[in-house]
Parts: sequence; C-alpha cells; structure tokens
Amino acid sequence: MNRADVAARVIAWFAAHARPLPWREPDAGPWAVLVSEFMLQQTPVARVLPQYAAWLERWPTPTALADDEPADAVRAWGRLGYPRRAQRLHAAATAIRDHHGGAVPADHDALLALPGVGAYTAAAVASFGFGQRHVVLDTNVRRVLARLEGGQAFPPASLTRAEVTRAQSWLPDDPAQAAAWAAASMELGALVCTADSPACERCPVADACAWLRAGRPAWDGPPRRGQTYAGTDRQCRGVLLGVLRAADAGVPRAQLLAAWPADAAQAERALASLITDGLARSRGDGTISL
DNA sequence: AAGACGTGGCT
DNA sequence: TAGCCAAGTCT
Repeated sequence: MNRADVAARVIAWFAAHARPLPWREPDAGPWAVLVSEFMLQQTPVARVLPQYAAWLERWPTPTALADDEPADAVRAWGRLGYPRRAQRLHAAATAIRDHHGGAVPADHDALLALPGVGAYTAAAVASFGFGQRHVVLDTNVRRVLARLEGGQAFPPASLTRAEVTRAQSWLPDDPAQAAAWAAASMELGALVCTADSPACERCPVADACAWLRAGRPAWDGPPRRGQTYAGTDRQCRGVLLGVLRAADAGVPRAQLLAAWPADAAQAERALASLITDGLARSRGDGTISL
C-alpha cells in the first residue's frame, strides 16, 4: 500500500465521481482556469458558477478585461466577497497584457509574480491550465493528507513546511498524473473528506487512512479561531461597497455613510480604508464612486 | 506571523 | 441561533 497506489485510486475515483465543473472542460483554457481560481479563493463553488460564466462571456481574454476599468471588474464581481480579488484579477490581466503578450504565462514563477496569485493559485494554474507537475496545496488537500497520512482530524492552523514536504511525497512523477492527483485530491476533500461529517463509507482510500484507523479522533490541537463578522469593519466595508456597486454615478458622501447608521466613526474609517485600498474613490464633486 | 479581508449557506 | 466553513493572499 504505497502512496502511488493510493493516489491512483483517488484518481480513478475522480474519473467516476468528479463534478462537471466548467473550468475543467477541455475547452477551458488557462484564462478560464485563472478566473475560476480567483473566484474560488474562499468562496464556495455553487456561488462562483453563475459569476464565472458571466465574467468569461464579458471578458473572454485577459486583454479584454485589462482594457476595461478596474471599477467595472469590481462591479461585475457582485456579491462574491473579498472584492479586492476583482481588483487584483484586473491588475493581473493588465500585467498579462503588458508583459506576457496577452497570454496567461505557463511559467510558475511568472504566475506567482501576478497580483493576487499566491503559492496555491500559481500551482493550480500551472497544473490545471498547463498540465505541469506542482504541489497544489489548498484547504481540501491539506485536510485529506492530515487525515490520510497524519492521522489528525485537521491540519495546523497555518501551512507548515512539513505539510509541503508531505504533499511533495504524494505527487506522482508523471506531470499528467500529478495534475490529475491535484484535481482528484482536492475533489476528494470537497466531496468526501469534508471538514464536518466526512463520508468515510464512500472514501476510495478508507482502508489506507490513518485517521479512520485510529477511530477518527477529534481535533486536539489549538482551537481554530472563528471568523466573527457582525459589526466589524469588514461588514461595514461590505455595506458601503454594496451601495457603490449598485450606483450608476457617484454617491454623495453623507448619503453613503448613512448606509451604516450604527456607528458613524466606524463608517468614516471604513470609507477611508476603501479609498486607501483603491476600491472606492472620492470625486471632485464630493461624491464617492467605485 | 497573526490578523484583515466579504458573503451566504448550513447545522 | 450563532458559529463554522468555503479551490487564499497580503502585510
């Protein structure tokens, strides 16, 4: 029962059970993969699906997006969340237009240099978009490996060097197989080896799982801190940005701030941070716009 | 390197 | 219901 055999079974399971997602279709090129990866950062598949289709229809190439305004991208992002991702995707498209001839680069380091592209996204695009061999370590794969080999219910709070080393040891030698493993191990985590109530009875490698063998012990590490949201600056920013997204023209400053009546000082602070981040701009006539 | 950064669905 | 969680990145 070596890693290659276990990985092969996960890949076979994927062939039979993978969801038919548009960015995995044969006609989805690197640009489609890049767009999907940006949208999927911390956002569930179900909410990404409609936005993804609309986005690619409007901007079928990086250059098409780069030639429009960043504000258009933020508005089209809608309610996907973390609107800075829209801003960064626009910036990445601009870099692709200006420095890569309009084609998404295949080189891992070139991908990593793009705005909003970190270790995961660079590896994912190189792997799914170009069939290369990279460690693709997202939250799903981290959890799968933590259980399968580590015997722990969850991975550490932040990505460790040990996890990367472990993931490397699972990567098939052949590039095509490595890319298949990346997609399959992610899908296994998303559909079977889920964070809560994992479906071990449907797991193709349950017999090889250290965590299941140990009786599925509960997480005994440090408490994973929750994400409080109500009343935070983040929520306030979201409300203000929602108003700006919906507006055709600039919104009078006072009217915008009135959208967060609970705490005027907080609204001022949130607006200032949005402007600093380039997600909102103050216009000459005293109005605010995207 | 811990914390900021949106949003909505599920239990 | 309130908290947890979702294909992370940046500082």
